[in-house]
Amino acid sequence: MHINAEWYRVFLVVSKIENLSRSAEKLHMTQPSVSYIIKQLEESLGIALFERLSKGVRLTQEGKMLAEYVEKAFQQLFVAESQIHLLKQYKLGDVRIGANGAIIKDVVLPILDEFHNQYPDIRIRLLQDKTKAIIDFIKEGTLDAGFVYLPVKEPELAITPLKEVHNCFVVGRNFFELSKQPITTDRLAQIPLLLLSSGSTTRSVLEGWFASQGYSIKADFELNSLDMLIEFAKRGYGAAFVPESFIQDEIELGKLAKLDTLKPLPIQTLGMVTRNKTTFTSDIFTKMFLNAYAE
Amino acid sequence: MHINAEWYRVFLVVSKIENLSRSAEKLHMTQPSVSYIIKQLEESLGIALFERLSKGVRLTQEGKMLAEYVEKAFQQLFVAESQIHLLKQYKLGDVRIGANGAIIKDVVLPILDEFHNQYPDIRIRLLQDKTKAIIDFIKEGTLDAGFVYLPVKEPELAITPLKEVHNCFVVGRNFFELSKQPITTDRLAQIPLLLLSSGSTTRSVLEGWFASQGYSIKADFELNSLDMLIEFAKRGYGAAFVPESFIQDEIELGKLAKLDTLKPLPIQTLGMVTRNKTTFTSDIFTKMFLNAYAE
DNA sequence: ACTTGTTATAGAGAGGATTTATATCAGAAA
DNA sequence: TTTCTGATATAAATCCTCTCTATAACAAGT
Repeated sequence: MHINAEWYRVFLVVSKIENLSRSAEKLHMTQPSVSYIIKQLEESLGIALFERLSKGVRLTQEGKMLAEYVEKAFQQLFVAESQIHLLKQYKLGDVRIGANGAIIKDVVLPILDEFHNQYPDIRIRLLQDKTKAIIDFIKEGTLDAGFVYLPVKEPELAITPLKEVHNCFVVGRNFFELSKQPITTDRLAQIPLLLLSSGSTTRSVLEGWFASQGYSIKADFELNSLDMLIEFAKRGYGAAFVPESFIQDEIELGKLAKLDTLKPLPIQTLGMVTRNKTTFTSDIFTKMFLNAYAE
Repeated sequence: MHINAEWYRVFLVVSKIENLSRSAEKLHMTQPSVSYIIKQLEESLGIALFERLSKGVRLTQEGKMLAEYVEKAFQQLFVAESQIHLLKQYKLGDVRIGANGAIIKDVVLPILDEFHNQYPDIRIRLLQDKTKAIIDFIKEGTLDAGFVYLPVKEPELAITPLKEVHNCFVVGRNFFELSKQPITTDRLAQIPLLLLSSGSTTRSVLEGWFASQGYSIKADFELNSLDMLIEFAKRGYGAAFVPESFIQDEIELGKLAKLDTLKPLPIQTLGMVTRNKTTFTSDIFTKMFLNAYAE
């Protein structure tokens, strides 16, 4: 006969109480049921687990040994169920997110703060990497959500546009003259350009914009952080291509000036990428983003 | 809905194989059963344990966590069942026995040797103590079997007479004269007596024997081991009351002589005491004794 | 002897687990 | 596209195990 793991639950109670009738009460069953289960367990194991006394039962040596193991086993199950309970109360768990570049500061951090305030027990892990790598991690389940520039064409992933990012060219004081009136693409191509490293989404979008007008550009300065681009622009090395939100302060302080282009610059859309099936914890995280950026 | 521990067994297999159909085969059930069980478990826990993919299922984060605990839990149960299996093959277990005094050497040791040869993996624990203490230990289940002088009046214990122990008085060379012909009780009472400490069964049996004939004896030497009694007798201090089997050698060597009493000396019966319900391992031990001493 | 508290057994019944059959779905292949 | 394959999900009937009620059996204390 096959052992039913549920019998051990009954056995464990009886082993503590050493009285079938009272165990039955505790288990919300009748005494014959308990008697029957213990009997089955004993027969299946081929060994006596209890002595039957006139005033209850008593564990045999072998029963004692078994009880120790069974106790540990159910303790594991108990802990597991407790953990899941915590998880459901958002008192446990982690969210693993990925973002590329400077998007984090502008879009992710504010919501992250809100999330962390609301669910302080949930651990947050943030990975900064290329769009490609982030997408792959999400596909294999290593990351729960990614924040990248669209378009991303992955049919198996859920992609939600969050926010439009307007880019612009900014220059330092020595080029302020150029900001007085709209600039042609031709004139722009003659200025030294400060761009993100090739391979970045922003870079290729800009290259596409020039190419559609018959220009093939090369970067005079090729850097891999927005902060660096802005720093070089301020010092007058040329025009940096950066998100508008990043240089509001510097423009107001008069350290940088924005160049109006005759032909509108490309607008990038920032999106959140998740798997269609997400983990319990990551669900509430992504929901918070969707609420924050819902029109 | 209440969680059935048996579901976890199914969950564990599925968590390893990540394919319901193949898990079903391994579990000797059908795919819908497995699907149903997993669904119930997920509903009971209120959390998704697997993602359903087109080519199987995949553990969620939460499922992974659960699987780790469940794995440990069933490992415990597996070990427990293995142990019991060993026990049943007499490859594991222990027998705890008690005996008082010198009985051990004569009666217990030979069978103990045989037992140990046959079941070398079973641990033997031997306690030497007073009859009273041994009986109490057996009643509370701390000892499996006891070897003591009968009668023992304990209705809840199983008492089996094993062997009759014939006692006799022995004397050293200076008293050899007395061994030529049967001795009267009167004469015996005049010789210095070497007896076991009062409180021992043997001692009280002898006191009873004298008392029934109107004598109240006192020991001239009161020792608590048979070896000592015999040693003192050999040196001529008086007559020692000891089991016949203990002085065969010395009589043949002419160092001791046995006194024939006119009135026959009391014969003590050595018995084995066990609880009516015994442990699995101790059963085969006591059976060996019963076989060895069966008429 | 009677009462009390216990486990064991028998038999009926209920309900959950299992199966069969089928639907559904996602990918891969034609 | 359409079809085919390999997977899970669902529905409904069946089966079987567990559970209950009722009662027996038993030991211990009154």
